[in-house]
Amino acid sequence: MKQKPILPVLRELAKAYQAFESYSAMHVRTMELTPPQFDIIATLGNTSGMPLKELGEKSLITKGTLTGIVDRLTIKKLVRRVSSPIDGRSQIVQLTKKGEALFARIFPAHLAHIEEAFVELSAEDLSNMQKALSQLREVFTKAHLQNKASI
Amino acid sequence: MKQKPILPVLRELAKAYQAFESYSAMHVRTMELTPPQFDIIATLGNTSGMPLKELGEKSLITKGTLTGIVDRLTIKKLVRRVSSPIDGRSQIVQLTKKGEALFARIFPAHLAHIEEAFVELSAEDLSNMQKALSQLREVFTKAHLQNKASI
DNA sequence: TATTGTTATACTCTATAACTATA
DNA sequence: TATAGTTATAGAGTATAACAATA
Repeated sequence: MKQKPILPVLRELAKAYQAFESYSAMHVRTMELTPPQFDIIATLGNTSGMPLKELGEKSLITKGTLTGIVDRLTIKKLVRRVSSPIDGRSQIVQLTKKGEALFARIFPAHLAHIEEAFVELSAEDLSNMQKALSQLREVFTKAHLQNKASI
Repeated sequence: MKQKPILPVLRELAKAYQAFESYSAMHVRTMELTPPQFDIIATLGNTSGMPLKELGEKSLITKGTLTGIVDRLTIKKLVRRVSSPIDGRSQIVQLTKKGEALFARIFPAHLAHIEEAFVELSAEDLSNMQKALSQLREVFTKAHLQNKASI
């Protein structure tokens, strides 16, 4: 029972993502940011900041690692830490003025850079892609949760 | 002119890939391999070996990094280096007996582990996904090449 | 006791560039 | 001169676990 061509789908997923990553990373590095650092800036953009815990959940980065990334962004004066007024254990991370300015400058540029690549696709193409991808994600998410639950 | 919903597609791509990666990495780590190490084993599996150069092209890992990864796999006695008989500069990397045994043991298990996640998808779903993904990859690959060419 | 975040450790990967030995 | 691979360097991310402060 090995009719379903799953492997080609996985290969395509990996290749599509790597192509995106490499295209995106090239542009991100011109901003003197690493991809994880760019993720954090993008997550914090247009918000008033959020606890490190929440930032970790949104970016899928574990707390120990995140402390290091936030440290490096703090050194660059792009984010700051503020103690939470409600919870003494919690640190809220937010963009500084400089971080906001960077976000405002690079995020549209980053998007425009990526949009360039999409000019030839129709709205329908995009909608099909979105459907296929969300279906794919669901498959893994469900399976992952099941595995975790069965430990 | 910002009608096309590109951002959702990108988000879905990233999430789908991360879900896959995290699902896959969980299983890979039970084999005492890192994801890049698993990639190399999987690339070498069912071949008689290949030059480091070719291995780097297939796995998208640059030569300096690859030397380190192959070193670690050599220490684990999973791969070996053999000087090329044709080109004195070239080192051919191939699986050892132990590496072949590992590949034979883990690769089907890894696939089975992933296939579990796909039981509910039809062949048509898979075919649609594959099309959408290859289209997506092409978009980035083309754009990337254009950018490189324009440097 | 549980949770938030930091610190510490040790390792892997990464980019980059200089270097060697062959071609 | 160009290419294959190694070595060197420095940094960045990762997993993991112990820890402090607070809830």
